[in-house]
Amino acid sequence: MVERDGVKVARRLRDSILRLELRPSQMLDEAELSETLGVSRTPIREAIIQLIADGLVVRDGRKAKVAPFDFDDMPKLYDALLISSRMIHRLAAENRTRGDLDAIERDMLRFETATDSSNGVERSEANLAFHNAIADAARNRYFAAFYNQALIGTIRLARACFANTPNTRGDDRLASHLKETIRQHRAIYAAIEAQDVEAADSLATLHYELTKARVQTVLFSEPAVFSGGLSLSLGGDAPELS
Amino acid sequence: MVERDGVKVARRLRDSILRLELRPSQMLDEAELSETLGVSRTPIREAIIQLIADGLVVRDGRKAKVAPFDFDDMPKLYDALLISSRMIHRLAAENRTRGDLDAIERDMLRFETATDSSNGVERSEANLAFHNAIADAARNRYFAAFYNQALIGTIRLARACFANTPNTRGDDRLASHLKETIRQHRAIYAAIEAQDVEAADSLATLHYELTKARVQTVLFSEPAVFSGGLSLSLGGDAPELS
DNA sequence: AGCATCCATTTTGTATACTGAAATTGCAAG
DNA sequence: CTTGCAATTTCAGTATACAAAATGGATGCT
Repeated sequence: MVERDGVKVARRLRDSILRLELRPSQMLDEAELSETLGVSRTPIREAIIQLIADGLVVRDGRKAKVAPFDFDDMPKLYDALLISSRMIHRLAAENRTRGDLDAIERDMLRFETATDSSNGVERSEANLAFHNAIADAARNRYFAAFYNQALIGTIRLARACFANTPNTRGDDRLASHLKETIRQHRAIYAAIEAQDVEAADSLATLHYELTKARVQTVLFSEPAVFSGGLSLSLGGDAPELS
Repeated sequence: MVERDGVKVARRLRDSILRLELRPSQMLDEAELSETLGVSRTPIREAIIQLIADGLVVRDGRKAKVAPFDFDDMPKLYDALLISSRMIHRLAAENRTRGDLDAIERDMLRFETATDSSNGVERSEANLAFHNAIADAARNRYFAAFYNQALIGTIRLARACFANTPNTRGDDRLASHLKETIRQHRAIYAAIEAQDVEAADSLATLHYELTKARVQTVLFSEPAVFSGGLSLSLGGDAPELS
């Protein structure tokens, strides 16, 4: 055994939570997970403890459940993302090595490749890898941990927002968003390579605003898929929602 | 049983590590801890996983050991402390409630009381409680986690620096340091009460500089207890150090 | 009929036993 | 005397069994 089962289980559970296969507020039954993942309860429990430390799972009395989305917490999460992102990008620009740049570029290209496919999960994971590569380049585990917490939180939120959006609708908007994202990623890479601290800071802020605005749009502006049916039926019979 | 043993064990171990009863790099033997603390290995293992997440314990291959002091990490730790402290104090000044102020004041007075006794550990714990009360008032768990990590790290470092300093020597310097610390605590409390964000920020910076300078003094400037003997003997026979 | 209480079932928390891997020690051979 | 290999021992990792607690349902009483 080269790696503990608990670590593997924690990764699988973390992926499941980020992919929303395990949904927010869903109770985690140790016996059930034990059977599903083919290990005993001990590694499951250890994985849950790790996930609690990561903030992805919370205790609800004696049971454990997937951390719910707390809308009161959202502005705090974005505050944390902005500050941690700016700090990470400043530090990365200052401290990056050649090896860091290679790693960042590799994940950047991985994201750009994933853009072509309609695989949203792979795209999101490549995006996370890109930003984590930058965090590594910052060479400060305290800031990196802070940034990672905020990043994980916002990514889970974003995925929840777009999970039910069909890929066929809004493809134009998605394509233009991805194009702008790629443009910003390249600019960030260039600033870090050039060790331009102030530019990296500004670009981090811009990137924050881009991702935040995208979620904002979905949550507050888009009429969602019901809108047509609802508006047509407002003056008539009760709408058929099923 | 109202609380899981794992949580109690984690607290006891964390206290032991912060008090340096468990010394940096010391191997943690599960069977030994199990016997010492009177619980089975299971809660011990769960506690260790939590402490790894907190950064107080690290894995060394298969075994777990108390996180060593990494001197390369020190400037990064202090960077994290400065930024997180400033952010926490700004947020606390903005968001504090009456209840927060009461809690902060209570811990502030607890520290001042502990100042009279020569109990360094109680003083340090009251100090930690005071700063954590401020972190609570900031009402942002992401920043609070970041701040707490940095705070724990610097406090452990500080205790390590002063653990071998006898109380009888340097009492004057200690007294003046405590006096200044109390002065700054009161100023911080006042700024947070007045919701003066900029003042809270500046005071956080000053407090950071105070604590950093104190450790700096011990590590780099003080000739320590051997200095007399060494300097006297440099030109003569080998010094008698025992 | 509604509420309360008790019992049963489910599930978490803890202990212990077993397994497998790694490290150390001892023995043998060069 | 040194080096390498093998065997034993120790300790982490996992599983399973057992205990305690909470929840839900059913029954009885008001």
